[in-house]
Amino acid sequence: MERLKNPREFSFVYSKGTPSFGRYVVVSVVPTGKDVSRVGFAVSKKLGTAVTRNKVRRRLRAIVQELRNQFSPGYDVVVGAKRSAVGASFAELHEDLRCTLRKSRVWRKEAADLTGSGEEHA
RNA sequence: UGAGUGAACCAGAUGAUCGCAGAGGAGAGAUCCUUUGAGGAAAGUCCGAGCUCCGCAGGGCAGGAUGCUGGGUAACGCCCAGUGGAGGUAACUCUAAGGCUAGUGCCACAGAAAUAUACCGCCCUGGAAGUUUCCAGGGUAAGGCUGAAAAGGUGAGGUAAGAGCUCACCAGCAGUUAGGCGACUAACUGGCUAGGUAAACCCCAUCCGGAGCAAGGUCAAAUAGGAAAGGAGAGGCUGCCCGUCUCGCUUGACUUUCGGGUUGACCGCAUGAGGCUUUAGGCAACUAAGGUCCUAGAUAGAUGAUCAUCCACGACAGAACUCGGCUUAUCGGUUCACUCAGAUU
RNA sequence: GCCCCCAUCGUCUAGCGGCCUAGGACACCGCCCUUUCACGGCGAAGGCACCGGUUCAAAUCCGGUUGGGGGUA
Repeated sequence: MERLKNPREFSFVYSKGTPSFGRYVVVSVVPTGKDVSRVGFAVSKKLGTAVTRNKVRRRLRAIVQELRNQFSPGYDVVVGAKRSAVGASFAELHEDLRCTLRKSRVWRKEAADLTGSGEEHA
């Protein structure tokens, strides 16, 4: 999966994108019209020391790797962690990020129908 | 057995599945295989260096740092061994510990007085009043309610009153001798007194140029019209001044050439004052010689998720140019040496 | 990553080692004034980031932590 790398791309997503709020994460999405979607992670220094920040970011990366097929192409996404994400377990983070992504436009509807289980819980 | 002191070490382990980063290999390619992958503090950025650039940099002033002695080290504010002082029954721990006898400043309140003159007081002589007062001259520093601190302390002699004025003990100073490389220690002798503060200015001794890998260097792309090299002459120097050399920098008539800012990639960048071990020297820190090993290297920044078993039930915490230290955080565990108390033999 | 700076009532700030049990302004609270509110007057409460050291004495001087802020492509 492509990553957002430049600080200018981050500020572009923050200013133009539409945010969706979850319990532990904030997801900002902006359409780009390209062939692939790109994801960036934002973990603030307010969350704690380098160890906790690394842990949160790695868990978010692992979850996005699992949900890679659910992303429709042509979007730039920034996943930001809230301060409550420090105490959350991996399963809680997984569920919250999945629900927050479903509220945004990047979620691929037919893929969700393919798995079938996500719609039932919502 | 209990209580304690010091030093060294470990920092969950094993297996399976899906993923991440570097290196090597195979393949036309997609991709696959092998291997490696955070710490004792990686932290704080408090010191010291390597490395790079600033004109390789001489002298002085200013500024800063260190401060018992000897040694170790590339260097240090670090380490080791000792000295003095403080604490502890002890093992042992702590210690910015040069100089107020170079000079200056300060010592609030209180107190007669805060560094030393005076005042109250005590005593002697003379005079006046006339029975305890005053004045003048002189001798004193024992006493004066305070304060953190009051011209060494205690006791005895001595005196008109007193005083290191004299004596004994203690404290402190200077000198001599002996021991030690030295800090210093011990003994003897002497003169009798020197308040505290240098983490106040300062003096003395030693050391220090500045900036920092976002240092610095190489290449490519597109864009815009300037940029670079040589160069008579002039100017100027990284806190300040002076001197010297060279033309490194700025301006610059003129000549020649294509380069500069931004963005990106690469180098710097993982073999180093390296680790482990043996022998030798040294009380030790450490050093020398031999053998052996290669052990993270990213650039939005690599270690995550799930399951199983075991136990002590997992703390503090994540490399970003690299080392040597210091400081701070830390669930617990192991080993060694030593001290004290109790019991038994 | 690197290099710096700062910390005083709720806020903004003064403060020669001793006059400091830390001063001022705004805010908060109580009382007075007013028919009531505002304005005004009086009063009270509320602080030297933390831990050690030097000194007779520390907000101040010296170390170390903690928490903020800034610069740098």
